[in-house]
Amino acid sequence: MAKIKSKTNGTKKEVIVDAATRLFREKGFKAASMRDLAEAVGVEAASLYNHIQSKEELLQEICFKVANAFNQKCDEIEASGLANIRKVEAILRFHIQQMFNHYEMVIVADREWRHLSDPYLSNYHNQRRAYRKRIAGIIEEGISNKEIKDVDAPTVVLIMLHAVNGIESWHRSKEKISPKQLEENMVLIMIEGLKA
Amino acid sequence: MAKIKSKTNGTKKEVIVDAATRLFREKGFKAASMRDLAEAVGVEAASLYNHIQSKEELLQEICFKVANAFNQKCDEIEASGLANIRKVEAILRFHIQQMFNHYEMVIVADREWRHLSDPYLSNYHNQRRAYRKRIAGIIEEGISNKEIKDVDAPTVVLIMLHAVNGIESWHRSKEKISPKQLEENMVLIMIEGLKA
DNA sequence: GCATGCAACTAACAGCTGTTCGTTTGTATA
DNA sequence: TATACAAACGAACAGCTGTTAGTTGCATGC
Repeated sequence: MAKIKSKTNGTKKEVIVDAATRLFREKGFKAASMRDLAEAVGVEAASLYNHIQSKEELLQEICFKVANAFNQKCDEIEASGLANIRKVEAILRFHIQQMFNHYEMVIVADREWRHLSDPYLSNYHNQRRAYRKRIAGIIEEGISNKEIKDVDAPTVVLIMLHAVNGIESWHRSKEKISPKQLEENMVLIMIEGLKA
Repeated sequence: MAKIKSKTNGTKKEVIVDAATRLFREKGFKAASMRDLAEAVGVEAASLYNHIQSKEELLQEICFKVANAFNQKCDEIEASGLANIRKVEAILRFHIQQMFNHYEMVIVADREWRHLSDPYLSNYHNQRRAYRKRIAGIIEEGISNKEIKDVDAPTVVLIMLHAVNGIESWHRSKEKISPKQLEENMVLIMIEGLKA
């Protein structure tokens, strides 16, 4: 009987979610089977259900962990006294860092959330929309302050949020520049182009 | 016996590929079943196999159609006498336009190509890498010409190619600015930020 | 009117899917 | 040593998967 190795600071469920994250990123949610996951964890498929309720619960766990992290950081940045352009920069930097440190989670949430079912699906979808509107709001304020060039704010949001997904390719590339260099390059390209 | 409606200028296979494109974009390749596809086409699942060889062939068709379009346009732009920064702009504009006119195809290729199997998988993967290197090459030439700011060229490529994926959200959003406006905004933000 | 062939059908396949069941095992506590 | 409980197991489920086989219907060319 192979036991699930639960690291010193993690329940067995967390071990499963971690493995699922890796697997979903690699194969996609639909293509990754519970038997694949069980093998990755070192256990029979049926045994997983002592720790989780369903396959979808794993996806929920991943998606909302990511969503919460971004929402929380956004609260923090919005409450800061920074200039709007600096707020946008801070959000961009956080996205970049999340893509460095937890990219599998972030990618899975971004790519697979459509496989959630209601009410989680609409919940996630709404949060996503709201998050984008928040950022667009900050940008619009920056535009009326003349900090930011007169551009369409929702377009900027689209560009920024999707651009950071490119970091996935960086993870798999061979000639990697350093994370710090990549961050500075991205900020340079995307934020400098915004300044009024 | 419901017959597949083949439009005046299209084989029945093309009708199937079109429907598959829509379905794969909506549900993902794995989650979209051949019975779903058959229903969309108005026929029984088995009947599809009079026109196609396999489910994967449909994905191949989509992926390589997209890849060819981009490679071809890239040839054309590279052969033009434009300044490097203008070449980059032209490529960006083409990507934007493709995302307007054929976004389902482009999105499916970008998102589902991993479900190809060899040799198509490695073929596609190689083409993808080569394409990015070509663009990075143009940018690097622009940098040594002092047309373009001194930035990491592969990073610019990542940003550009992923940023345009944001247009998918535009397609589904309600308050749409016009395609031309969106294109000009994107070019403004991403190309202006590059100029030396 | 008859043959040809395309393209549709129904039925079935073997294999995989997520999940449940009842049972057994191992470990910690008393 | 006995008890209790968490967590593993193998077997099985009903349903879906892509795909094949064999058959039937319809339009076309002779």
